[in-house]
This record gives sequence, C-alpha cells and structure tokens, in this order.
Amino acid sequence: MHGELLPGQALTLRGVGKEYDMSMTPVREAMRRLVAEGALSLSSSGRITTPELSNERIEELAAIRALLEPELASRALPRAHMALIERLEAINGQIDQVIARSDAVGYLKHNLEFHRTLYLRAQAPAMLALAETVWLQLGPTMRKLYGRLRRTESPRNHRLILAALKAGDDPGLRIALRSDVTSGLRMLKQ
Amino acid sequence: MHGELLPGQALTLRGVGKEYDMSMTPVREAMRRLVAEGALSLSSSGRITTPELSNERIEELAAIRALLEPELASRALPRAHMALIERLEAINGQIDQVIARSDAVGYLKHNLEFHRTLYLRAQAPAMLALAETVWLQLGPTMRKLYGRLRRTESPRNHRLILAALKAGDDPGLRIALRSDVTSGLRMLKQ
DNA sequence: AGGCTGACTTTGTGATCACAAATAACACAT
DNA sequence: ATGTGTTATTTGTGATCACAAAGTCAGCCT
Repeated sequence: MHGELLPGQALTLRGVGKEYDMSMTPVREAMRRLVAEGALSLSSSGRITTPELSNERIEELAAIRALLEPELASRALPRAHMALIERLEAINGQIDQVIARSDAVGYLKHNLEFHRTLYLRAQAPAMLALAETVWLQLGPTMRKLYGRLRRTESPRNHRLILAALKAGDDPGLRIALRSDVTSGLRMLKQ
Repeated sequence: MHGELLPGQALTLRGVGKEYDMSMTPVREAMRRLVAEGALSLSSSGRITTPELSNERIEELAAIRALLEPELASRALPRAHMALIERLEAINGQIDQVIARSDAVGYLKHNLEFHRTLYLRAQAPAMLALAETVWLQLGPTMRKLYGRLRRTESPRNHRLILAALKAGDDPGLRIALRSDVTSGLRMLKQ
C-alpha cells in the first residue's frame, strides 16, 4: 500500500517466511489473502508477484476511488469537528516535509493517512475496506510513478478538502475529493 | 453468495475438508481468503462462521451496491447489443419461474446472474470484483430474509433496466439500477 | 556466437502432526 | 432443576515433509 515494493517484484513463501522468522504456512495464508484482495497477483504457475497494472486498470481503479471516496468524505462531513480538521492539517504538514525530502514511501503513507483519518469518521467500515483494497492494488504502481506525480497539486487539493470541511460544503467537498483522487492518478497513465 | 448458508452458520476446517475430500491446508487458504473478502467472519478465538449482519451494515452494503452497480451498468450500456438484451430477458424468465417455486437460492443465483451478465460488458473487472465481494457478504442474510423480499418488485425493476438498455437511456438506466438494488434491500432491515 | 539439452535448484502444493486454546459434555452438590 | 467444577473433545495454529512442476544455469553442439 505504501509502495515499499515495486511492481513485478517476486515474493516467495520461504523467503518471506525467513524474513519474518516463521514457517511457510502462515505466510501462505497471508499471501492468499493479499492475492484475493488484488494486492498481489498469482501467476498460472503459482508464483506470486506484486501486480504490474495496465493503463486501463489504473484508470479503472482511479474511477473506483472517485466513486467511493467522495461518498466517504460526504458521510464524514457531519461528524468532522475541529479536532479532526486540526489533525488533518497536521498530517498535511507532514506531507509537505516528506515532499521536500522526495520520500516516495513517506508521501504515500502520509497521504493515505490523511484520507483514512477523514474516512474513519464516516462510520462506514465496509466502504472504507473497499477503498483500502484499491489503495493496496495501486501501491507499487504509485511508487514506481511517483516521479511523475505533480507533487504540488496534492497539498492544494488537500487544502480545498479542508476548506470544504470547515464550511460544511458537501458538494464542494465531493468535488475536491474527486479532483484530489483523479488528479494524482491522471499523471500515472503512460 | 447464493444463500446456501444461513447467517451465523459455523464452518470447521476439518469438516469442510472432509466434505470436499481434502486436507485442512487448502481449506484454510480458502477460508482465509473468504474472511479477507468479508464473506466469512472470524471470531476472536479463530472460529469461522457466516456473518450475521447488523442493520447498519446491511444499509451500508446496499449503499455500496447503489454506488457501484449503476456505474457498471452505465459502462456496459454502449456495448449492450441485442444479443445481450435477449440473454438478459431469458434470465428474467428463469427468475419468474424460480419465484413461482419460492426457491430462495435459485432466486439469488439467477438474480445475480442477471446483474453479472450485464456488468461483464462494462469491461471493468476490478469494479465487478468489488461488487461481487459485496454480494458475497450479503448472501446468507438475503437468503434468511428472502421471505420479506417483495418478489414482485424485482422483475419490474429488471424490466425497467431492459427498457433503458434498449432506449440507450443512460440516466434512466442508472435510476433503474439504483432502485433495483435498494428496493430489494430496503425490505431487509428489521 | 547462438541455441539447445541436460542436470540442478527453487518453489508451490497438499498432507500430517504436535500443541494449546476454546468449547462441549458431564457429574456432582446445592 | 440449576449452577459449578472438572474432564473430554473439538478446533485452529504453526511446523515439517515428500513430491511434482517450474525455473535456472552450465555445458555442449552446430
């Protein structure tokens, strides 16, 4: 999810098992789970790698984000008090620092933390779980294409989100989210 | 997904393994996958059962369906030729027969087949996978509450969907889908 | 130099086992 | 009859193993 792994990276049961000092069995269960969620892909011969997404798949996943995340934000809006907004602003500050260091993994991590912090207020666990599934699928690809992201865009969109939250402006919030989610991913294709 | 299992039903690794004549290991992998998708729930002690959904969860899952499925139908619309519409009409005929027999599992199966047949044309595999995840979570609950479903509603909504498909009416199609998806599930809460 | 065949290694699969935790069953006392 | 303590059984967990398929690599031939 945070882009620690690049697309196409192979993972072996014994290798990961040794890395975390456990046997193959629990690793298998975890891998199978991640394959089921689309976070890892399983070749016909059983080999497991991080997925290499086609442009069409990237666009589709972006469309799903654009569908789910404005809804999550909208549901969080009535419950978004000042304490939450302040926490989001703090996370935004961390994002600025991470961008300054051009730390791709840190950027992905804090950016997702911003979104998750907001969505947790939506009281919609199933919807949030679907969104996280999508993030998981995009992680390696976003890391690989981090250099192409217009990193100046993201903080601006986040500020628009915060402004809409403060104003209680639901349509504005939905638009800000859609544009935050798709502006980042528009850069990724090709 | 088809409601063969009722909510709260317990499943054991050894039991399912014996049923399908295999050892615990592959059963464990399958169960873990289904737990990850929300199709089964894992108690704190590791026991596995089909989920018993709260009213809030049912509403949330219905909201997700209402978000995803109109989008899938809309994407299928430009590619929906007469052959597809005829297949959907045939499935609708089977649904009528199944309702006459009050066959809950058959109803769920054919109803989902109707939706999946349409959505396959959307060329959006990730979005369809998310929709199927939701269906999987709802299966046992829909079966349990099948008696409460207004079974006369569903064929009418399906006819509205088919009419919108024939007319190439995108807004009408989206509305028909939203109402098909939510009218069924509105009955489920309490 | 390039491609092919062979042997060797890596890897996932399914099965089985020991173990501990949790559940179920049961007997007993009140 | 009901609650309680103990015993027996069921159950998931993690580890290990044999096996077959897949992948890798070296050496040889053309």
